[in-house]
This record gives sequence, C-alpha cells and structure tokens, in this order.
Amino acid sequence: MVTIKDVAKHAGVAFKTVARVVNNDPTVKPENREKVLRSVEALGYRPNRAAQMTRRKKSGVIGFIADELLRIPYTFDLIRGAQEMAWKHNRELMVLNINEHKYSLEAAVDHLFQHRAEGIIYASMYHRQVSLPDSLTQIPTVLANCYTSCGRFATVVPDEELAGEQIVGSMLDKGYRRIAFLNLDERIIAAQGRKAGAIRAFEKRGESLQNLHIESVIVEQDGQLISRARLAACEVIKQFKPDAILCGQDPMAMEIYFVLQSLGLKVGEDIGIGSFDNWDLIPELLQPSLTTMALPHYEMGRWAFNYLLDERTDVVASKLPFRLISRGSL
Amino acid sequence: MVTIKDVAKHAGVAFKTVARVVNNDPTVKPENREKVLRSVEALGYRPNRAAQMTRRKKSGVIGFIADELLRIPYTFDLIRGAQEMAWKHNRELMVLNINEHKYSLEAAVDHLFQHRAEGIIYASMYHRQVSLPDSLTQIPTVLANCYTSCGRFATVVPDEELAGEQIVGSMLDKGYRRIAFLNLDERIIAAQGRKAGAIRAFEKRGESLQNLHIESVIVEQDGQLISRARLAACEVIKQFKPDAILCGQDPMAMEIYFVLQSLGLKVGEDIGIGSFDNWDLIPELLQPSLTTMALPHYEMGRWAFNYLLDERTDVVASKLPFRLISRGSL
DNA sequence: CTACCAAAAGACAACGTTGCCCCTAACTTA
DNA sequence: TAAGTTAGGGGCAACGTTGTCTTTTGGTAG
Repeated sequence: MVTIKDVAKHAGVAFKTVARVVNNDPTVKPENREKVLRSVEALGYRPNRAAQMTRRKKSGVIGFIADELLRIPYTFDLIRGAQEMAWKHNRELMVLNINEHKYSLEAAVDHLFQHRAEGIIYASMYHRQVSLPDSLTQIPTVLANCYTSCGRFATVVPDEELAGEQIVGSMLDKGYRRIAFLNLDERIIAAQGRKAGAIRAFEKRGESLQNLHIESVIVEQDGQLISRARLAACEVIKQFKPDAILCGQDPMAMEIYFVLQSLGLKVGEDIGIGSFDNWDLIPELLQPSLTTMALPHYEMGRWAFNYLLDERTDVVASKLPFRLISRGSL
Repeated sequence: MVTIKDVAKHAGVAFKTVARVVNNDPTVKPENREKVLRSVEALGYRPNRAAQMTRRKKSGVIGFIADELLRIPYTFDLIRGAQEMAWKHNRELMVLNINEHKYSLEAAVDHLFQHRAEGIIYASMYHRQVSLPDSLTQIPTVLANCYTSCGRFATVVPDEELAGEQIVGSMLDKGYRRIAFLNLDERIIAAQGRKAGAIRAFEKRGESLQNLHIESVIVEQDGQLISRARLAACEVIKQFKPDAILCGQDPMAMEIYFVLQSLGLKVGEDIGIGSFDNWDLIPELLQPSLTTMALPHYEMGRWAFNYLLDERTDVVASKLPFRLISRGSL
C-alpha cells in the first residue's frame, strides 16, 4: 500500500508536510497543500488506521456486545442507533455477537481489550437482568436493555411502567372502559412494569380496578415460551367481557386477531386491541393495522453510545419512553 | 496499558522472549515460559492488535457492507454466518451499515481501505441487482444475495428456481393438483426464478400447466410495496378453485390465513398453504404452522467469508439451496 | 583444554504514523 | 542595521509490536 512517504516523494515535500495536510494543519502554504492533495489523489493514498492508532494511543474503538439469547428482529435497531453515532463521530463500532453455546462473553471482552476499546456497550436482546465479568469494570461500560444486580454499571432501559400507563391511559381516554391485559410471564421485568403502569393509569383517572383484568398468558417453562393466548382470549372475552384487549407483544396480538375473527368480532369496531413492541411487519400486516407501543431500541443505542462518547462516569439508570404508534385497532 | 516490555521487566527477561512466549515460539525454555506466563497473568497483559497489524502488515480485517434498503429481520443471519466464521479464523469482521440517505457506499469503502481490509463482503438485504464503485476491484470482493450487471465479482445467491421447483414438487408429491402461486412482483429476480421453477416441477412430472395459476400480487410502485394479496386470494379461490396456494413470502401467507378463515376454509385440511422465506416468528405463530422454504442467509454469509478466506479469485456465481421446512400447512 | 554446535535468548531495526523540537527565511520593530 | 517575531516546514524519536541477525550458554567430541 502507498504510504505517507510515497506521497511526500511524489509531491516533493517532507513526509511531515504530508501528515500536516492530511490532518488539516493550517500551517501549510496553500501552494504546498495543493501539491500534496494532488499527489494523494494521484496515488490513492489513505492513512493507515492501525498505524495511527499505535502512535496516537487512541483506538477510537467502541465495543458492542450483542447478547442474542432471543432473536428478535427489531433489536437490530439498537446496533444501528449506536453505529450511526459512531460513524458520525468517526469511531469504530466493533460488534460482537455472543451466544451461550459457541461465543462466550469472556472471549468477546478479551477481544475488545486487545483492540484497546475505549468503551463497551453490552446490549441484551430483551429487557432482563444479566451478570457480567469483573473485568468490565476496568473499562467504561454501559448496559442497554438490561441491568445487573450489582448496580455498578450505567444502564439504559425502556420505561416499561410509563409505557403501560401511556397505552392504558390512551385506551381509557378513547372511551374504552373494561380492559383485559394479556401480559407476558410476570417473572419478566417488562411484564411487571407494564402491569404497574396499567394499574396507575386506572388509579390516576379514578377508574375502578374492577374494570381491569390482568393475566399472564405467555409463560416460560424450561427455557421455552409457551403461549396460551388464544385459549385465554376466548375465556376472557366470555367471562370478563372486555371492550378492549391489551397484548403483551405484537405476535400475541396477531393470534388474538385470529381468535376475534373466528368469534365474528371486528377489531377496532367491536373491540379495541393494543399491544407492545412494534414488531417488524406484524403491526402493518394486520387489518386493521395494530396500535402498539414501539420499544425505543434505536434511542437506547444512541443513548449508550453518547454516554461513552461524553466520557461520563456517573452510574445512572436511564429510562427511555416507548413511542405510541396509533393505527386502526384502537 | 501494560506492554510487552512491562511484562519483560516483571519476568526478568528480554522483551523478545515475551514476544516468543505470546506467539507460541517453541524455542523458549519451559522454565522461562512459565515465568513469562505468570507475569502476563499478573499484569493482565494483552497484545495490542493495532501494533501487531502495523508490524505484521496484515490487518486481518474483512469488511461487511450491509445494504439495508429493506429491513428484513432474518437477514441478520447473513451477518452472523460471516461473523462466526471470522471469529473462528481469528479475523475481524467490520460491519458497516449503509443506506441511501445518510451513509454512503463510497464512505464505507473508504473506511475499509483505511483499515486495510483484506476482503469485502457486500450483502444486499433482498436478492437484487446492485451497482458498485470501481474501487472495489482493487480488493477481493464477494457479493452476497445480490449481483452486478458487469459480472466482475464473485457472487453467492439463493437458488430461486430450485426453490420454486422443490416446493411445488413437494406439493405435487403430496397429492395437491391445482396450485395457485401468488408471486411477488415479476421485476424481482426471485419472482422470476421461482416461477420458472414452479413450471419445471409441473413439466418434470408431466402435469398439465392448466393446473398451475401464477399471478403477481405484490407490486412495487414508487418504491412502495403494494399488496393485493387478500383480494387476489378471494378471486383466485372463487375462479381457479386451487387445492393449494403458494405464497411469495410468509407475510403474504399470513394475510391468506385471514382470508381463508373468513371463508371458513381450514388450512392444511381444506386447502394447503406453502410459502417462501421462513420469516422470523410468522411461520410458527400461524395455526397450523406454515410450511415454507427457508432462505439460506446463514449459509450465504459463511460461503462469502470462506471465499475470501481461501483467497479465491475465480469469478463464480454460486447458488445455494433453500431449506424446505415442513410444518402443518401442507 | 579447545573447537564446535545447537539451543536459547538478546539486540536492533522496521512497520506507518504523530508529537516534539528546531531550523530557515521573511518580515517587523526599534 | 540589529534584534526579535512568526510562518512554514524539516528532522527525528516514539508508539508496541515482529523479523532478522547476533550473542550467549551449555554440552559434547576430539
């Protein structure tokens, strides 16, 4: 590859002058600058990043460890949010996928240490508690979409409780009175927060909690998610007679649409449906399209990157709001 | 950070000896090796990758340019296939997302040149023709899930025609006789290949093409995809009276399930449904679950990486087979 | 004891940059 | 005219490794 010295020879200046031009040092005569730039162009010179890194003692590398326990499509937005910030600030986002079986967290961290990463974003693919090796305390680290019990790291997570309150509140505001909330497994932090938020929405408006039915219909057993959403929906419609159903996630809403169609109920007319996630194409594919609370993945990615960029050291626990995406189902 | 010289001082040897131990050079006395390893452990030394790169004149970097025109969830498998190979062979996969608006291809390529990437994988998020800058000819490049008109690059794409033939063949073998294929826009290469494959399956078995109805029901207009799948399904069922419907993609199959339910037809009993993609959760969420041809994204990622790893220079156009995933709908 | 040899380990330059220091020439000021 | 200032640019070391060459060590044969 062509080096800075090749350019210098071609332009007839000292190689240091080329370095100055490349790094936009103003103390170069316009005439020489021109000459150098022409040579750079002619030879196709590009600075060698590895050499820059060794000399500058700055790697410009931010590590992104993606813990892909579950493969949920839209979580890619988390990476994208971080990556776009990295690009804008001329940093390298080094993305490492880990999973339980083949690619371990320890190996990923070691890798990032070798690259002298200046910070690490650890992102979980769903909102949950994780445990991390001690070595991560040696380097600025942010957790996105997850948290530890030790509380030593800055974290950014979705504000589940606010989301529950917002969507239930918006349902009440639209005139729905009896709401059945078919929740996820309550061992999941998201389910807990949303439940609390739903209740708060009722309480704030002075509505009777008699009109709110909450039930977990997706349960984890032996690492498998088991959905009894269809059955539960039939029962709850018969027994509780809701005028709206709130689903714990969009795929569940899709199942509910099938149930309602089989019962001859029209979504958006006979019964309202709301949901969480904004999962890929599902909300738009359903007819009528699904009103849902979009998870702030992109925003968490950006937040995490900016935290590192600003060289913050405060151990905050930031909660970002969901976005209510109103469509035809509510 | 701790350097090789720090370790040398701690262990009481020359820094070159430490280098030898770290690089598994056998010409070190076991006794000294032990000492050095203890010091490495004690100080937490990790080789500086940037310095290694400058000296070795090998970057070990493979670039991955992800052209995310459409955001399709499972395409992440393409990245994963490449990344797992990279990890295994101790290379760096540098993933760069580009999109029309903000992050240009030229910038991404420049970035990779600066890192002295030893190869580039250019992956499109759906199977289509792309046009690439000339600068990519300077560096080994593979196209995954796309191709150019110039034909200067090695490519790996899904074998659309074989996929069409396989699934239609398997439908015929199961006894379905009249098949309606609700295809994607025929300007899409995938739609063309699958159509040809479907016809070939009929011809190979000597079945009359009278029993095969093919129609494009998802059309691109002004960059927008417009689906008239629901309407078309109603019509085709009334007019053509198929005993099985093949859908151009899983989201379309989901729409068809709604149509069939509203018509009182039971999928898998009254009518068979097949599809293409294995799109995220959709096939498993439908009841009965959907038989579909899974795109070989993971395999294309691996293939592309291995092509570069083997330092091949032949301009091949490799076609990888889909995987038929049989579920309850056929 | 000397000569020789192989194993082991040290010395030093090199990779392509940037940081620091210094030199030169031209210009300004007294 | 002499001294001081400043813009512009060159020289050289340094970053943390690895490659090449040389030296040291210890053992063995003559």
